[in-house]
Amino acid sequence: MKLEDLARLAGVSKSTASIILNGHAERYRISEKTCERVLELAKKHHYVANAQAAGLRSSNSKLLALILPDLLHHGFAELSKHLERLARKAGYQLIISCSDDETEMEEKLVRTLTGRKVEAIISVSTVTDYSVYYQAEKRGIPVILLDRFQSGTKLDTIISDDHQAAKELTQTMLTGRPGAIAYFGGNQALDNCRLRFQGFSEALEESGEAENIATVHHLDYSVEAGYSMMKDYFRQHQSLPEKLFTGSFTLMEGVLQFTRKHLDKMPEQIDWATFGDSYILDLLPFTIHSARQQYEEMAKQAMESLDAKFDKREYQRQIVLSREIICRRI
Amino acid sequence: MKLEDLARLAGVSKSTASIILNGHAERYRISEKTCERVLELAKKHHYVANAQAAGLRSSNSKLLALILPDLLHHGFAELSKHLERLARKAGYQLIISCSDDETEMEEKLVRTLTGRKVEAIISVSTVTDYSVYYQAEKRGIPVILLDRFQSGTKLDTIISDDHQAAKELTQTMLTGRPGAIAYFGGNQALDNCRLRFQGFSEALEESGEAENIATVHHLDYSVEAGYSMMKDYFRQHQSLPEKLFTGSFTLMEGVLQFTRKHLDKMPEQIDWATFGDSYILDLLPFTIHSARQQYEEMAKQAMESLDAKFDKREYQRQIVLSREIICRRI
DNA sequence: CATATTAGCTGAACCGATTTAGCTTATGAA
DNA sequence: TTCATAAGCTAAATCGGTTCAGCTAATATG
Repeated sequence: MKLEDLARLAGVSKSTASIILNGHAERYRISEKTCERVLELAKKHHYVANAQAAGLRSSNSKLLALILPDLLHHGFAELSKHLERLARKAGYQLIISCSDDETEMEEKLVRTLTGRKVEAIISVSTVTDYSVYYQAEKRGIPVILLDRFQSGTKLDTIISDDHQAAKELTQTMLTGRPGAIAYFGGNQALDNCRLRFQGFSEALEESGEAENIATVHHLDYSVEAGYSMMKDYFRQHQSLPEKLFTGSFTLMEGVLQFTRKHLDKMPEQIDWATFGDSYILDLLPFTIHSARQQYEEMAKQAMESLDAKFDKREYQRQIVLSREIICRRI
Repeated sequence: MKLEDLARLAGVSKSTASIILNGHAERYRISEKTCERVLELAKKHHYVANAQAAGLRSSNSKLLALILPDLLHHGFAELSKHLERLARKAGYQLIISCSDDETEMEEKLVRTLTGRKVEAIISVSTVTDYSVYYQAEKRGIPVILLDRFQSGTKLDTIISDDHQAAKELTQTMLTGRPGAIAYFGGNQALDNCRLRFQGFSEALEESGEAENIATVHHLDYSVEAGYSMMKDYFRQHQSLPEKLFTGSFTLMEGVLQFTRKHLDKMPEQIDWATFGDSYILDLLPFTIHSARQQYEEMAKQAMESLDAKFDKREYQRQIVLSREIICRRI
């Protein structure tokens, strides 16, 4: 059923019907009677406006786009959930697309989404060259980068404070009794890896426990790296460290794989701190503290940035959120 | 940049430009030269067609919709990931919306999505009355229900075989050495809960170990229920069962919360079987078998059902997938 | 009674593409 | 030379709404 059919049934013009259905009746002085008649018929026939036609004419789409490297990552799923909810409450739908961490795919997605006239693109981006995003902004589509970005970008960004979080996380880990400390981190060429290590080091120096460092190991943020770093440590020391800092959730998984395979049980007195979080850490039978991104807050800020952009209130928002430190000492 | 501008620049008509950009040049005998000129200019100016306009005219949208109760659920996130990828490879984008398990929200979503002219709705549905989905189908939008549905529906469905999976999962659990068996399940008024228990019972009877059942407890599939059922068991027996069957992942979580709080360590010789799966189970320091839905296969079948519907090849597809049983004996 | 104002509604343009019948011009055949 | 055919392209209708200037009839005002 099209607007025209509905209008005919109600004995009014397309214009009148449209005006009523969009709630502009007052402004156009449409009489109560006519309104009721139209609305009732619309309900009766389950009339729903064609969003393509409406959007084309009034140049909106009520669509937002979210680009993620991978929807399966627990954190990104959480982010999606919150963004979707906020979008929905605000009358938008969310197109979620994955780049699979591939630059070309991401660029293709941005172009396609631009053509779809999404009203904003929110992206956990993998690219190093933002020109495709600048293109989008030039065409009037606001862009917000979450979680990561190349320094110097002119786009809106929202990230979490790695340095501060690493420091606090380390401090939490140190509140237990002293002992050998191991640090397993990622590629030091990357900003976030470096920041995490800096935070860790700072906390150690300030606490005066720097001499307890047994190992500092930088590899990369893969499960395999975690496994191999723990293997090395074990070969060297014939035991686990009393305190362990893993720079990512994946590293933690690697370490767990190793201990599951080679250890009878995890020592309960271990103080383990890791970046990345999951409710599952609450269930592990030993102490593991974590630093989690505040994805809900991130989603909220993203929507606020959008509001600001829609109203052209602010030129650029660069937001740094804190991470939540979760202390799980048993 | 609109098609018209591009056409003007290239010195051709809108029609010609459109024909070329859509790859119909051959059919319309547009010369090589003209094609090249148009395509080059399009690339140079990063021309992207307005999908609303194109879709309106040619009545397509290249949009698929996915409705989920909750995006955070690990299984649904996995399903989304696979569906998104398949959709993307087939030239579609995916609108993901959550119903938050609320009937009204789900119905509202279906209506909105209908108006958006999505080309299909794939739904993990919470409603008991499918009329809003039937409405959608009447308007030419195919619907596929995943994971759950009320019996008697005329919609396409894809689910997993709970009965068979429970049976196999129980058999896996029984391969260890005999001992006290506990079953923690959900509300027996629900089909899936009943089916799981039936499968469990059948396996026990066939194996002749039915007399080892220490407890059968039906409550509901909540974390709290898991906690409380294990608490009861522990109070009664002062120990854990040798074999434990939990009917859902959430129940498993509840049990883990209890053991983490009240037990020194999880006995390694426990044979635990649970519905629901996560990579995290690979990391737990004891044996926990699981039955996981084949979400990737589910996504694949869903897309195939869509193909069939688009071609009007089949009237109705009702698919039952097996669950994958993962044996994790340490 | 004439004119101004208001209430209530509508016609027609428009959004930006796709689609198809058909118009030129060039080429070939008779 | 003349007509048929083919090559290459375009004009105009169309999709289904929104938007706004403006029309008509009714009421108010002087």
